[in-house]
Amino acid sequence: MLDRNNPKPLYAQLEDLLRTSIMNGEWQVNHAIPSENELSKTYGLSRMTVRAVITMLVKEGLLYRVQGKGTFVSEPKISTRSPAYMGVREQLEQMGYEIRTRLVKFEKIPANNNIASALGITPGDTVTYIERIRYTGDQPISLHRSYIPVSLCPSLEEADLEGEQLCVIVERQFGYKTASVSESLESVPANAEEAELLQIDRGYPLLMLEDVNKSADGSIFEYTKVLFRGDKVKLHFEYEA
Amino acid sequence: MLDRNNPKPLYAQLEDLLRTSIMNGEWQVNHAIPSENELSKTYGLSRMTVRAVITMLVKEGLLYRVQGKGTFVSEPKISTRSPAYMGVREQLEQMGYEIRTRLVKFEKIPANNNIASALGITPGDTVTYIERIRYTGDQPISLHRSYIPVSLCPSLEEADLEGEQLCVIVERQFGYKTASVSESLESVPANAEEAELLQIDRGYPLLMLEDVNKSADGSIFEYTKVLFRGDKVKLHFEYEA
DNA sequence: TGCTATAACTTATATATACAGGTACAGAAC
DNA sequence: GTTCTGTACCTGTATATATAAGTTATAGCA
Repeated sequence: MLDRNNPKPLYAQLEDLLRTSIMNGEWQVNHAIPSENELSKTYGLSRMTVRAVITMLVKEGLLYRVQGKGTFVSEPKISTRSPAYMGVREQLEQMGYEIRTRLVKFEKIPANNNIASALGITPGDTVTYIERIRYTGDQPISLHRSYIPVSLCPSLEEADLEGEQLCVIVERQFGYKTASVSESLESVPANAEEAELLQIDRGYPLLMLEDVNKSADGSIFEYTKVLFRGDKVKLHFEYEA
Repeated sequence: MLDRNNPKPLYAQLEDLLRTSIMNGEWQVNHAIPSENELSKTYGLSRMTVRAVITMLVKEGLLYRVQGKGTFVSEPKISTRSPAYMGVREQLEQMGYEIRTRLVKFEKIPANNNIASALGITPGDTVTYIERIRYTGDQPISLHRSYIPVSLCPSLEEADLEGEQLCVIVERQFGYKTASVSESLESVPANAEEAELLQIDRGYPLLMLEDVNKSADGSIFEYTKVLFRGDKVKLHFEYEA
């Protein structure tokens, strides 16, 4: 259940519990979940804490409240993968059937004009360049090229870049959390280097996704170009008009 | 200030006050707003109530918190073109610098498996097939292939398909208005026919956008495949995390 | 000068409590 | 039978309080 010695705050632990209960279908759609008082008794928390957790899940759209009646499980969203809530990159990472990452390059380089303009820095400023390839099985599906300003993340560690998401590492080490994303998509032919890395022919269609991540204070802390093999990847969007 | 006799709850009143303070620029971007304790003193509310209000504004992205330092005003949001509010097609049509449309085909055909499954009808059912090419100047940029079930739009007129948007015509004639959209994007090589129509080489990268439009009552009234020339088109998204 | 300890602030987490307002239902009153 | 009323339970609003943890400036010591 809940572990008060766990450094993870109780509300976050409860959030996970409720979230999995919803996801696993333990609580039926449009049926009431246990009341705030019941939950607070069950888990030994105050009602306020329970309520705070439920409020978060309500904001996310997983639950809805009806005064005097209770709290209910929402209809499953059409779009869990709505781009309004998740970057295209996260979307793809969730699709993942046993996705494996290989780190190809990790180095500090001076930013060229293109990179500098994307990151809002001066050309020549040092950035950390990270190149990775994603595989499903032994087939490469995408090539990731990330640029992170050294001025914002000076001592970025190479460790775990194959096992952890870059944004997770950046948030943990430097506190930068994505508040807004600017993405662009286009179709480009593979050049020689890309073709070799992705094991396809030169000129083959790639889906290029550019991703600029901003934190709440407006700092641009990551610029990533992802090249997807056109034959392997299809992006999907769902939204209301 | 706050009116305790107002039926509007105090937290909602405070929310409005803070929101206008942010919007009017009374608090500068990336500067700290008064601390939770200050606000609670100023407005005669408990810190918890103030905190609840700030939490909402943080969730909305208007403010961000830094533990130990304070609560700050976020950079103003950029996203007008959030895909949550506008389909990719509309987005591209807005980009338009003197876009011209040429109608290539307009005919009734039986739906194949692919089309039928996208439209939720039976293979063999008749659909209206519309093929158009978009140009900027005399350069083709995209090839549009639309399928509309005859069962929903029996007497669709050919008129004005070069001058008006298809969805506008469908809404006027049959009352179907897009309530939700399902879109997918991938990168594909041009086949011989597409290459000729778009005046490019065979195998050249195209950005394929598939668009399924649903009305509020759940009717799928349009399925469109758009092929964009990879060298001419770049899609852009902006959104909050 | 340079370092550390500390005080004073901030947000983060968690509890206990109170009452208001809406819903549902059983049972009394009509 | 129908309507009213009370009760029990739900979420909604609001307060007071306590402790933890992160940040910053400063006073004071080496």
